[in-house]
Formats: sequence, C-alpha cells, structure tokens
Amino acid sequence: MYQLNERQKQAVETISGAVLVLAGAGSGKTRVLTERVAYLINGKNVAPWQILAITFTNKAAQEMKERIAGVVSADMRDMWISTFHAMCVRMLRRYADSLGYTKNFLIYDTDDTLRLLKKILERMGLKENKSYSDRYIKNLISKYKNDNTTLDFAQYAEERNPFVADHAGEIFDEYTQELHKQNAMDFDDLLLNTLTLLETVDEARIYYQNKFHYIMVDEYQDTNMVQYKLIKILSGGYGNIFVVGDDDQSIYAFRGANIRNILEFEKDFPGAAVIRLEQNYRSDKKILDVANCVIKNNEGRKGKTLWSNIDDGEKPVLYTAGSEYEEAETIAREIQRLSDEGTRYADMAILYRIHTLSRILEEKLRLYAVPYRIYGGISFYERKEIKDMIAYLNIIANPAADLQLLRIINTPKRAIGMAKIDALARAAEYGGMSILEVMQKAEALLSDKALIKKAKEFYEMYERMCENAEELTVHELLERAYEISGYKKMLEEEQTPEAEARMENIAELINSAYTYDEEEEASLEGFLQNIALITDLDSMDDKGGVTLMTMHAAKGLEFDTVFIAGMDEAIFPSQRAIDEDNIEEERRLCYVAVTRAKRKLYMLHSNMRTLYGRTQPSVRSRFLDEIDDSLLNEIGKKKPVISAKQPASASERKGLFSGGFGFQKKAVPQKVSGDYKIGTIVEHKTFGRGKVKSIAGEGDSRVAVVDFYEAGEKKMFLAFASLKILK
DNA sequence: TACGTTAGGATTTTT
DNA sequence: TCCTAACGTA
Repeated sequence: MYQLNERQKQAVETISGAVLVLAGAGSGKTRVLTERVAYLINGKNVAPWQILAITFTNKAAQEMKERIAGVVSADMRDMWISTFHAMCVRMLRRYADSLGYTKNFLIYDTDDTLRLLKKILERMGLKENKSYSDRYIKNLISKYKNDNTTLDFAQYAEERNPFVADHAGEIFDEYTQELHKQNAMDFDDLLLNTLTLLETVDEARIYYQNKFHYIMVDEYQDTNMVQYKLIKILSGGYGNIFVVGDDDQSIYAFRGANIRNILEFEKDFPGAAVIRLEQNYRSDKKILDVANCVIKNNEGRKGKTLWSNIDDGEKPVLYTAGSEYEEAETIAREIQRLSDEGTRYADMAILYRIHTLSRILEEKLRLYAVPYRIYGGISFYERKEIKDMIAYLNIIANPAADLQLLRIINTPKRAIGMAKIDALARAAEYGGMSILEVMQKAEALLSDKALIKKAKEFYEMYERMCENAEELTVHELLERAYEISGYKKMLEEEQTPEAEARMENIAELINSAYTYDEEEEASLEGFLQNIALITDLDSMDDKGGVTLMTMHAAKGLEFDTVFIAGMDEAIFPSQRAIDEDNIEEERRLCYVAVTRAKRKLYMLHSNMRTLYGRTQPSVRSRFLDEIDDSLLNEIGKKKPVISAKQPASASERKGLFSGGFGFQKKAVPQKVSGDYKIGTIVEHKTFGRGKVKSIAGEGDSRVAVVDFYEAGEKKMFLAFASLKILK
C-alpha cells in the first residue's frame, strides 16, 4: 500500500480541535479515517471506548470496523463505530424512560409508517383527496423532522404546499400520538428523540460528552440538520470533531441532507482546520479533466481541483446514438469487445439516472449474452416475504403488535377479508385489547359464527407457533412459523420463478437468523429490535457480471470501465430538476458518476428516445456541453436522425463505433429491420399494418404517406409515429 | 372474497 | 410503456 501523502498525513495527525477534511473522489479518505483511529490508539494512547466513528450505512460501518481491526491490536469492542441511527438507538435504549418510552420501543420502518399513515388518512376521510397521498405526507413529515425548524408542522406544511394546509396539523398529531401509543419511533424520531435527550436530560448529555474524546464523521456532506446538532452537542465536551466529506458529492438533498453543514463548518466550529485532499489515486487524468470541467460550473462549493498521476488511458468517449435501442446495443457490443480484450465483466458498470433506463439495457445485454447484475429497487428487508415472516416473529414476541398482525392475518389466504378484519378491529377497540386477545376470546366477544370460527382457527395456529417459544432459537422459530403459517405451502404451490425467488429469500433470512443465534445473548427480542436497522444483507456479492445501477447507488464505488447511459436533457438533468432549478445537485451527481471510472469512461446520448410510452426527439445533456471538445472522443451522429423502434439502418449496426471501435466478433441474432423506403411494410399501434407510399422531407421533419390496409392513407411524421418496420 | 379490468402515475434512497 | 392501486363483478 502506498505511503500517505503530506495532506493525508496532516489529516491523520491533526487530532485536537475541529477538523474538516475535504476529500475529493478517490482521494483516500477511508484510508485517512482508519489510519487516524490507529494513530489515536497506537500512537496517542487513546482508549477505544473514547472514540466515536459515525457512518451513513451499515456497510460503511462494517467496512471501517474491518479495516481498523487490521491496523489496531487493541480490543475494539468498546469502540463505537456505527451509523447515526444505530448510535441513537443505543443511546435511546438506555435512556428511553426519560422520554416517555420504554426501553424495548419499536422502530417503524418506511413500510410501517406508510401503513399507519394510510390508516389515519382513511379515518379522516382523505383517502380520495389527491393532495394527501400517503407517500407525499410521509416525505413531508420526514423532511420536517430532518429540518428541525421551530415551526410546527401545520405551518411548515402550509409554506410548502397550501393544498395540504387544512389537515396537515391534524394528520401529524394523529400520527405522533399513534406512534407513541405503540411505543414506537420512526427513523427520523430516532435522531430527533436523541437530540431531545441530549438537550434536555443533563445526565445523558454529560455522560456522552465526557465519554467521547474523539468524534469522527464520514460523508459529512450527507448530514441533515438534526445530525449536525447531534454532533455539535456530542463534541461539546472535548471539542475534538473530525469530519470528512466532499461538498461536490452531495447528492442526497432530496432526503434531507443539507449541504450547508459542510459549507459552513468553519462558521459552526470556529477555528476549524481545513485540509483538502485533491490527489486522486483512482482515475486516469483524462477522466478527472472531464469531472473538473463539469463541476466547476457550480457556484455553491468550496472549490477543489482533483489531479492524478495516472495518465496512460484513452480519451473518454461521447457516443451519440439514434435511439435508445442503438444506445443500449452500442454499450452491449462494446462490453463484449472489452471482455474479449480481457476486461472482466465485474470491472464494468453501466450507470443511469433513472431505473427505467435499465430495461432496454437488460434486453440488449441478454441479446449479446453479457452477464449482468442489477442493483436497486427494494432491499432485502423491504421485500414482502421477508416483512411477512418478520411480522410472524413480531406477534410471537409481542401479541399486542396489531399492525404486524394485520399484515399477515390473511397471508397466506385464510378467507379473512376486509369485513372480518374490520369487525375484529372494532371489537379490539371496544374492549381495549389487542386483536389477538379478541381472537382468543372470540366466543365470548363476537356473535358472527363464521367470524368466530376463523378467529379460533387463527388463534390455534398462533398457539402452535408459540409453543415453548422461549426454548427455541430465532431460526427455529422462523422455520416453524414458515411451516405452520402455511406460507411455505403457499409459495411451493405457486410454481413461478417469483415464488422461487421468495423462497430463496426466506431461506436467506433463516440463514441470517442462524448466524444471529450464534451470538451471545441472542434472543428473539434482540433480533427484532435490530432488524429495522439492518438493510444490506443482500450486499454486493460479485458473481462476476456487469453492474447496472443508478448513479446514486454508485457513490463510493469504483469500476475500471464506466458507461453512463441516457445523458439527455430531461433525463439527466431530470425534468424535475430543470423545472425546480436544482441543476447544481444534478451536476454533482454527474461528477460522482464520472469519477467512478478508473480507466475508461463512455458517455452516451440518444437523439430519439421513448420514455413512458412517448417517442420524442431528445437533446444531449447540458453537462456534455460543459466539457471541452478536446477532452472527448466524439462518435456517432451529430444531427438527429429518425428512428422508429429499431436501430435505423443496417449499415449503422455493423460498425457503431466507426472510429475503429468494436467490430462485432460474434454473430448475433437480429430482428428484421431496415430503413423506411417506398414499399416498406410497417405496423402502427392504432392503424395496424400498411405500406409506405411516399417519403418527403429531411431529418426530424421527414414525413411518410402510409397506406394502411384498414385505416386508409395517413400522413405521418416518421420521427414521432413509432412505426414498426416489418419488411 | 377473489379475480379481472381500468385509470393514473411514473426520480434519486438510507435508516 | 409498464406497473400499481383501486374498483366493480362473479
């Protein structure tokens, strides 16, 4: 491993006071963080329990733990290396009662939160009101909590969206009350309540301020207002606060991150040292030039210029395609070529702004037999089957967990529908008891015969699940619930690839429970209390395919070769960002995407694109225009060319990279295609099949007269018509 | 209650 | 275009 450079060394050894390290992409910030911990412990005799290191994801925390363990011999179990949320849970479990919760409070994840809000909105009769969608309200509440303003929610909401002013306050109050009644906190409450704890409970504040002599925060540009305040208080004892971040990589404003935290660090912590890490050890100089060219157009930034000693690669490529099909095919073909040259699939990635672009990419990768893996979408613990199984565990551990019970009361199907659920819930409300209790005493409490029967059946099943539960390990309980509930049978009978995947996921869950059971003090309660915070069980196992992911998901990763697809206006930057004038964050995203590449970078744009069912001419991204022409190897058509659903012409498919790039080695099956000519048989979605009678015009305005067999003669702009060429 | 049809909506995502 | 959620019907 290389020697630390001067700046890195300075960052490692400046241990007292406030320090801001502006660490550009690939500048070795993780290295600095681990070396610094090692320096504190080995060199300065700091005890591990006096150190607090905070990350954003479990994965990052895990990685840091492993790397520190490699360079430090001291016992690290006493050192706090965790995410913000895990840290808060730890503090709250200790002091929960001083905030009016019990120590075993529940953590509501996104899904639980949405369910609860749905219930409240329905109760208030706002279900059909489009202004009050559950997702929107959830985001608004989350933003409100993250911002930590002095406004109350009703005011906050009204400022942002007058259409929601009437009921915002009431919804929020209901939501808060309901959570508290359930002894539950949502993700944002974890942070917010910890802040309240530290602000109002002297004992807790003094304890932690004295405990943590050295505090370190990774990815500081992603912190929100509450997180900033937490850090501010926690470092109030010794004042040794060390944050690492890159304002140019702040891409999470939409979920509450506030870039002001990093921009104003020196104001927030007067006398702070600022260290810039600008030497990049990852990318070729030519790639960094592109990144610098783009990011320098941002106004609100600290200012950094990345440089690199590596300079033996090729110029980044800008490829202009005629259609998204051609774009995808170009990528697939080039990947195939690079693979033949010896680049491993796992060292290549395709990045895009929106998930929807992955579909066509997938299609073409399959066509060219390129192995790939798609990341994103739902994470392991958000999957339905996993949440269902967890719900079963939850009701075993806590019979009063109504929300969890409702989740699985009719999964698998038990003929307990809306009407029956309603009746049960009402009886529970009326009797002041849980729904399970109602089912237990069904005969005494209910009158409907069919309902009593169902309730008894369910309760008997539940009892079998709970039988000597205390003596069983978590994975045993899971296996039993899986069987007894009929969930296993349901999936087995489905006989679809989806059900197959679900079964594999549940097997994976049981497996992770098994691992947990090995721990000391393993208990069902312990397992459930931590599970809401775990998310990346499906961590990146490289099975060796090309990686497809959003640019957001790619932050922190690196690849030898990176393709950025869909560099079109309205996609990247997104239409929303253009409308709301949020271009700077998009530009930072572009910077992140570009700097993922180590040796080769391809940026692609298409002159024509079908998105959400509409085929439209597409203009190249403004970010591409910001790059000096001399830095890029431009390939492909400059002028928009007409293309229907298939790549335009046979001559184009042969040598897409006509400048000497990728000729095709493998024969690949192709669908019939060709250019529009008089006599071409075409198909239109509504008009059906027809024959081209004449063509006039040029470029975008090329018009064809088509004689449809059934609909008769129609004049069509080829650029918009979305005609399928049959012959 | 379950299933088929239709209308509307469609970024980015961790905990 | 495609997916989901909500609605109406057997």
